[in-house]
Amino acid sequence: MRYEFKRYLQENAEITEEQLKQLEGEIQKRVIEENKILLHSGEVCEHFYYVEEGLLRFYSIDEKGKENILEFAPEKWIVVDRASFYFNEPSEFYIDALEETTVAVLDKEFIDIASEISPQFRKYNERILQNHIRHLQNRINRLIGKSAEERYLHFIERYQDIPNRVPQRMIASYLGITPESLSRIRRELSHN
Amino acid sequence: MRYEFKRYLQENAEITEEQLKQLEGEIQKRVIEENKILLHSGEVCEHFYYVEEGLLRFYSIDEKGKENILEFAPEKWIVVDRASFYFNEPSEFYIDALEETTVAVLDKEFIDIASEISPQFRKYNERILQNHIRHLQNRINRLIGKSAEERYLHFIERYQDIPNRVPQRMIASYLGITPESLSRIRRELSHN
DNA sequence: TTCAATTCTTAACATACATCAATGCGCTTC
DNA sequence: GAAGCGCATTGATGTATGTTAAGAATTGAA
Repeated sequence: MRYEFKRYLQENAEITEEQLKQLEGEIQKRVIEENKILLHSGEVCEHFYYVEEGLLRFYSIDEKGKENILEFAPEKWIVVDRASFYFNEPSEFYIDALEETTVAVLDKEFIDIASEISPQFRKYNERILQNHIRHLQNRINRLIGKSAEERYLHFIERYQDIPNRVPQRMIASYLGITPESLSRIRRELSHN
Repeated sequence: MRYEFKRYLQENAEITEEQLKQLEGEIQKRVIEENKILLHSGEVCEHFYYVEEGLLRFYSIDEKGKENILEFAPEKWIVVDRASFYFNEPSEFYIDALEETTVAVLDKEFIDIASEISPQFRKYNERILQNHIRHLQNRINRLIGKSAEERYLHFIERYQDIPNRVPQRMIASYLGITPESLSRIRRELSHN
């Protein structure tokens, strides 16, 4: 099942066929091979990536070389380092593909034109921004208030398919713990 | 020193004197006494609070009664539970005053009218949204990637005045650790 | 199928952080 | 000035999580 970006736009941003025609040139479709890096730390993030099929990852790498995963982006998600994209600053993050992934690639031009010709798109764009904030806020709340085990249980509840698609060490990274700790947590949970 | 909201708007959102006149009726000024709660969990957050003087706090309370502080808002900051405000959902958070605080209170009406009459305000509003995301994103990155000590050092570096204005247990809460742990971290740092 | 590489698990041990309880300090309030 | 309160500190101890190292399981490529 492919989640076509154009259909997604029609459904979520109420973009008309006609408006789509005007925007068509601004939407690039790309197939990203597994492990390909789309954004390197230090570069300015110039694109939104809408995932039609596959799985992207948004993460940082610290001084010791440890990866810290901020977000997984499966089908129908949009990934972008908004800070870098909006403020034109070098990003401190990476984006790569955990599977072969089909994306729609959007640039500033697209956002500007779409906002111009469609007030609905503008609203849609604000909605996903607000939604993003809600998401980050809740994530912080869990990180400062919940144990690793609780965070893990929440994760598998919320992202049911992700655990089947990524190595467990990446889930550990998302949760902010080591792979060994996650392995122990899982064992203890299975004993009950 | 009082950071007047109107002057702030002129400087940051390029609002003109004339536009201010139109908006004046939508801006409420309030003095909040210390410990007063402005938003309770379960209520819909109907207001933005711009802090002219004083200090607000944005936090949750979990099942065990533990407070988890997501944000301190000193002078010139804006506090709002955007998720609740935008989506009209009951908030899961609280906002209260850690000092007697003078705020400008804004509601949806204000945001709508200001966006209508001033494209600059619209841009300004988007800019603070994007900035908020950058802020949350970096906070998550530190929570999953850094030790409590590193997070503490970052905190006092970034928010130099806050430590003098709030009890240490609240800084501990912001960092996601207990007051006792923070006390020990501070002792060890002072021994070097 | 075999081999190599990666990932997961486990164990032993180390460290970071939490919990509980006691103390003392600085405030307020009477 | 005494009593009470909230807060910070400290110590003893417990628990969660990290580290290191090894082996088992899984995967992928030849």
